[in-house]
Amino acid sequence: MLRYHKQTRILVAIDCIILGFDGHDLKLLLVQRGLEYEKGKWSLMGGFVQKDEDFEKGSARILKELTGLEGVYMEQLFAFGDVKRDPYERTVSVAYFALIDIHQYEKQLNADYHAEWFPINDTPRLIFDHQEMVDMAKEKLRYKAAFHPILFELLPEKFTLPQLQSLYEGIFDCSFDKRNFSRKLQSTKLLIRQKDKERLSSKRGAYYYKLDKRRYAANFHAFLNLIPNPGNLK
Amino acid sequence: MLRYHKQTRILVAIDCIILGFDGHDLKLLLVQRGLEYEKGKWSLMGGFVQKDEDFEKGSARILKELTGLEGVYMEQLFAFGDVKRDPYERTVSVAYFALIDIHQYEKQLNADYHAEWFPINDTPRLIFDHQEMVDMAKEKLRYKAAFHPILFELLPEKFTLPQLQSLYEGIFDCSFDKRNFSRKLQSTKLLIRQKDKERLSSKRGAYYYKLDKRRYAANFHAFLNLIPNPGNLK
DNA sequence: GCAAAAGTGTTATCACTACACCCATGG
DNA sequence: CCATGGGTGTAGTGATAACACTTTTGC
Repeated sequence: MLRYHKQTRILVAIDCIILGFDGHDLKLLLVQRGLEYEKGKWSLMGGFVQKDEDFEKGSARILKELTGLEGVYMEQLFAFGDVKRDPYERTVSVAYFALIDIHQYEKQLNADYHAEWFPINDTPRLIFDHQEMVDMAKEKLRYKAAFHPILFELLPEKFTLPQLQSLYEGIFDCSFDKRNFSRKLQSTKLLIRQKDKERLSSKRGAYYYKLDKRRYAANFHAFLNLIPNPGNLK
Repeated sequence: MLRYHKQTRILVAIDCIILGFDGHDLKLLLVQRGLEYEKGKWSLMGGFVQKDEDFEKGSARILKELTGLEGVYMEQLFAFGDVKRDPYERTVSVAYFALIDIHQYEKQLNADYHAEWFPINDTPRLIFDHQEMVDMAKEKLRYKAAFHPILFELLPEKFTLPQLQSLYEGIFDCSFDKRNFSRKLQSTKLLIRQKDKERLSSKRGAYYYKLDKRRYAANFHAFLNLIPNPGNLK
């Protein structure tokens, strides 16, 4: 069914920037490439867009193939179209980023891929333009996280305020005043304090919180000033 | 040079959402389609990505073909990949939006295309998913304009504060207090008041302003709270 | 009892909003 | 001289940021 004549048809790939948070650092999930070219080198998890598959289906398939996870937060990042970005054959790539609860992942790893988590600021050399994709994802995540409560996607169901704060501090690479941070996050009304405490990382213990899922859904696109001095972003 | 075997190659198009401001309304430039299918129907200006062309080159080529303009602000909006979005043959489309000074355009229209400006909120029925693209562009423009001084791209070199304000009011579809607006915009230090005035739309005349290009370049990505109550955005 | 992390209140500053009057000019 | 749109200042309010001490408990 080639209806537009004399036009170039091009391979279309999807690459996934899969991010997780281990309680200390933001991590990136990479695989050792299995495709014929550049075999063994580190790359983002990716794949070609199939004949009957749109981008959402494709990105979900690719994520599931590697992690077994479904229903995860994913967002289109950018379409990369440089002519030589894949030196073997021209391929345009639509990059998606996914935010996952890293602990969920560990349970259902697909052993067919050699995959590994790397601290996002200390990754091995990546193939093609994948480093550019990662850099753009970091920037976009920062930008969004400054105004929207998106980082909860990286946390387990129950989490503590100190955990939440170190997540924000890791992403914005600076430290916040814990009183102001606590007040600001509580004022969103998105958090529900639990009765129990997390007692591994301190003697006194820190209260667990859960998301108020109703409010979270309603406020996902709302503007919340979540970090101090957002004017210093770029 | 087909190196990845058994993979589907797909047509890749670029569609341009070309926006201008005529002093009153935000306008969208549409063309009557010349391609074999859906001939005569209104659509965004678009074209296929060529063999040796990346997205930036392609979008610039398409914009220039229609308007004769170069060096215009363009930004990737989103990649659309629905399987059936083009019913004739599967085509993924990378949408770009361009902000142009509408008066420049009028001088160098390409008569080969039947092109016309429409108020962005009152467009004819568009082919394929082009309306979805337009809606997304409107939303993104609003979002960006609330924090970044992007709307100057739509204005001529010299403009007045009342003109600037009606641009913002058009885009955000509400009216602002002119004292607060003026103060806020002046506080960005991006404006340089000229000696002369625009005297067509009022007897007293309104001062012309120019952009301080140095500062503008430096602040293009900076955060400026340009509109009241940005929390009401989504 | 002490070290280590959690939790909590107050104050000063700044940014934002709401609001009303005078100015310049062409007719 | 008056109608039209342009330009400017102030005061009240709310949000933000800076800051230090007390609590808990495992060792």
